[in-house]
Amino acid sequence: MADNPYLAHRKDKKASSSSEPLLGFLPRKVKGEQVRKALDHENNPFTKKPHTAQYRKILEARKKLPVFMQMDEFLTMFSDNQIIVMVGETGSGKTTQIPQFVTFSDLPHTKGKLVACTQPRRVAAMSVARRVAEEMDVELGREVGYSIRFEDMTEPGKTFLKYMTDGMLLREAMNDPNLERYSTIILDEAHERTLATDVLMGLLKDIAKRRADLKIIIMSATLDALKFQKYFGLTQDSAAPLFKVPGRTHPVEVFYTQEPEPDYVEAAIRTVLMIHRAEDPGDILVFLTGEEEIEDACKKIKLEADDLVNQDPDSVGPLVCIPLYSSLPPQQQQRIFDPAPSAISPSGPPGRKVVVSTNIAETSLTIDGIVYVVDPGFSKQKVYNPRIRVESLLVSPISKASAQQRAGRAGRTRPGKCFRLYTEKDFMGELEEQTYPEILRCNLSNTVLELLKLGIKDLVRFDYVDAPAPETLMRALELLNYLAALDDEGNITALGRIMAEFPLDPQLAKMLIASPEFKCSNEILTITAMLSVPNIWVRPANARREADEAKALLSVPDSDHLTLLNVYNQYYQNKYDKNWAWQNYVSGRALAQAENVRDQLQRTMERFEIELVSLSDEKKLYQNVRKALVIGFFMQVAHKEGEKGSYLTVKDNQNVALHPSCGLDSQPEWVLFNEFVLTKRPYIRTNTDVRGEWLLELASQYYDLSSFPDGETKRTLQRIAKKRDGKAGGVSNGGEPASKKQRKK
DNA sequence: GAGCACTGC
Repeated sequence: MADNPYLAHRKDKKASSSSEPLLGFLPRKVKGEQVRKALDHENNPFTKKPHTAQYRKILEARKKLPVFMQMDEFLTMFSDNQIIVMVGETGSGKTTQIPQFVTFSDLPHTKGKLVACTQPRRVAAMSVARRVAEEMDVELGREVGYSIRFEDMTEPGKTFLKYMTDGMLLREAMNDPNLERYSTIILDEAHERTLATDVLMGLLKDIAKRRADLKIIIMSATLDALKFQKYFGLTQDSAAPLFKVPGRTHPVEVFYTQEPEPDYVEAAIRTVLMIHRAEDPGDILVFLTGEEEIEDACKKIKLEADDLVNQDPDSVGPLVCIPLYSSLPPQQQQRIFDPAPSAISPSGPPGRKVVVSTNIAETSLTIDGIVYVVDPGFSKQKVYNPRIRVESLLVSPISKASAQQRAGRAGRTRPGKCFRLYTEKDFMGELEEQTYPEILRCNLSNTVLELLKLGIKDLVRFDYVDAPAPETLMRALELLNYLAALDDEGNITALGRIMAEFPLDPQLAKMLIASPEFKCSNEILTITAMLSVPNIWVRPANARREADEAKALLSVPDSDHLTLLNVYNQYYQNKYDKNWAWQNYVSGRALAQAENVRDQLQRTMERFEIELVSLSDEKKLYQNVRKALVIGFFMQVAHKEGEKGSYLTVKDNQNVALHPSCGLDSQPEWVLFNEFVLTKRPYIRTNTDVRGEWLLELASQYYDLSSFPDGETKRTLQRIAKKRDGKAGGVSNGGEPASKKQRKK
């Protein structure tokens, strides 16, 4: 080694210059001047290697970021406080720079700790980590890494700056309730108020009291900072300090309509065509609420734009209209990055690109070159009704914050315009300031189990940023108690602790853990994975009949759940072939995801020594799968009332119908469902024929008939119970009566 | 005879 002239040279250099770049750095007492000197140093302070030319080039650009100018102010605040709230608008560079500043001050590598920065989305965690590794002149996955589900790009003992999804940090907290590995935790995009961010905020506030050495930074883009400041204040009257950085975007001029628009889709189409005729070149982004609306609008825009071009080719250029929503295959999503069409003739008017998108373009996807935004002011939002335990999507007015975010999409490359299809008066007076946080809008059974596993005992009095409705918490506790994840005092049970380790809804976790008792854990594992990914059925508008025929061939007559198992098994037998998927009108992407989820769940099962077994008798196996479903989903059963395909959910007495996508070839008396969806009517989706006696036998606590409301369901169950009790030796699980087997179509 | 805002583990 000593013969290496390069090393010798470096050694000499080191001796002659200021030697160690971090010399004199006192953890958490570091000054801006010191950091700037270290950044300009010849050697990388963390790898000791000389900085590359690329590093210097990037550094020069970083120095121009707004946040860079305020490094001294930030470092002083970081030294003096345990918790900081930071507001940085788009383009401030907060996500890439602040974690680096923190690293230089905190020096986590000297104490075997890490700095974490959370993101609500996986792509963001990955791409920001990659960028920061470049900026710090290190290899991604070494000093700087990321951690997301299915991919841990970090090196234990080496990585000291880690970007991760908020959900991933929450998972870690379940087995390390003080998050001891971290010296500083940065929650980015806190204004988005994802479920995981909200839970983490509550958790971190609590941990901060126990761990004086832990520093916390809450980063947010909008002006709801005061709420966070107050929440994280040390006492009732004090607030956490605010660090504020201006953004760097172009101005966006906002226009409102004079009168409210009765039909926002029609108004949006009209506005797009108006822009196309009258405004300077530049692409348009239109926000609508869902797939159908978007596809429909795209067709109409295309038709009308073609008309305009035909009428007046000298003044109207060509226009392409591109739909954008999450269920679109990635290849088609990529089309939004295609350049606008060129002019028809060299001297003709230039072309224009229009992207018609859901909210996905508000946060998740950024399209450069957008100059005009058309904002009708609506989006689909999840709402939860705890009374009937149903989550549904409702087209609702957006918040002011959301409208601001949408407008900002027009100013990324140059000054832009935003056309709001509502009045200024409505904007000022009718729109909420912020979008309702997710924790107030959804079923919390998963979250409640997580909180209990995290050691929070009193869920009602837990210090939430926004407390969920007590009824929502009660519903969650009730479900968890029926599933035996909680005892009657509300304490988490041993079973509940294992359930919480699975990245699944409690019903699925319970079913999976219990499945070895029914000797079908291989099958339940597959079904659980299939239920954890988006819809696997592909039904192109131009091949509906073919798709339905293909689905019929894959269907198992008495269970949609078994159909999912069948699809996965055939996919497996065809060696995970995407072509097989394509030919059978199932989504190869969803199947590949299911495969991934299945592997992850299997590893968790192995960790808890949950056996993977299958009965060899196929008929018995399938029956046992249907019984195992009852172990998790006994609260999601409907009973047929009358002959018209009308069902009533047990106990809740909601009128429901089998969803049209249901593959059952009859209308069984008892149906277990995976999902209750409220669209044009209440439907139950992904259904399995089950038997009344199984309910009484396998879920006797819930099917305690004294707790049942009067009605046909109760009377039927009473008859079954009577028959059962009349028999010597109790329940028979033997063959079904022949009459029930008769199918009608 | 209909859907699928968007994320995340």
